Amino acid sequence: MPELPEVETMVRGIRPFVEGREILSVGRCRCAYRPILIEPSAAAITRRAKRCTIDSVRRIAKRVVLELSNGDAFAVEPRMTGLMLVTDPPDRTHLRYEWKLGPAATSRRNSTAGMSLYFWDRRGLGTIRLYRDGSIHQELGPPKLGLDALAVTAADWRAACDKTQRAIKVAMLDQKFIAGIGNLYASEILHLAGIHPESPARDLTDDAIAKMSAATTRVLETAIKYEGSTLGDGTYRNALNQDGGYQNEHRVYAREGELCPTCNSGLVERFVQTQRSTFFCPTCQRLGESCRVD
DNA sequence: ATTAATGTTCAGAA
DNA sequence: TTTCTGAACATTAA
Repeated sequence: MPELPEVETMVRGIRPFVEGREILSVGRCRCAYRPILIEPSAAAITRRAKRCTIDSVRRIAKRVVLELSNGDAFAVEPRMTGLMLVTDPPDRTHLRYEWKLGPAATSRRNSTAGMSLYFWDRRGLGTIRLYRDGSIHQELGPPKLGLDALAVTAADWRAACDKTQRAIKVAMLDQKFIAGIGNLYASEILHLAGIHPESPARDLTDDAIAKMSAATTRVLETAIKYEGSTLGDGTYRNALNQDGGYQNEHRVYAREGELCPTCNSGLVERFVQTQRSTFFCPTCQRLGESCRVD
């Protein structure tokens, strides 16, 4: 399920293929299922995007952004099962959207031939939006979205935590709190930082926050290096439809009952917080230990 | 053959 | 105001 590392992997994967190419046409695909949410209308998007060049590909939180030469920008939100692919998709029935691109202007990969960029989404919860004329920066920036998890300092974490008394794991999933962390990486980060997921955010000590800040950077950057997590039942894959490798490095996520790799004594436990699975080690992550008492 | 579980975001309720 | 719940969806495991 695409969180920050998976989306970053998508961005890095498609970038060398699509940057600098002209958009010949765009549109939804013939698909066996209900169309995904596309705004504004598919026709309006086609009208504006056709014959633009894709100037750059970047990531905003959990969205893949294609910046166009006319100032507009596509924002693709994969949600649960969406993939951005530069190879043939796994099937046509879940193929939702296609960008047909012309030959590359420079001596990049596949420079002489045209190609397609695809959005493939099994469950169909993903969205595609076209933001006009630079408006993406207002729509997908503070205060509508928190600071990016790879750009925050310990001081930013402190400021965010001081604003809420929610459990830290719950707050981390709020994209207005810090942007980019999802259910899987929240458990991994808190385990590496030695913080109990139910610790009230506001009560965390400065020391705990420093650890959490460092753990966030380490977990997310390592996950990017491994090209994200492909779970057993998940469908996440990179731009070439290949599996990621970080699932083999998970310390607690989906490892209920296994021996904790940090302390080698606790057994990983699972419980539910606001309807989502949380995994943690009761020995390394003790409630109260990372909290201020006063 | 149903049913639960999966995780992201948003609208709406508490 | 802040926090939480249910719905959207397809697929698989139980």
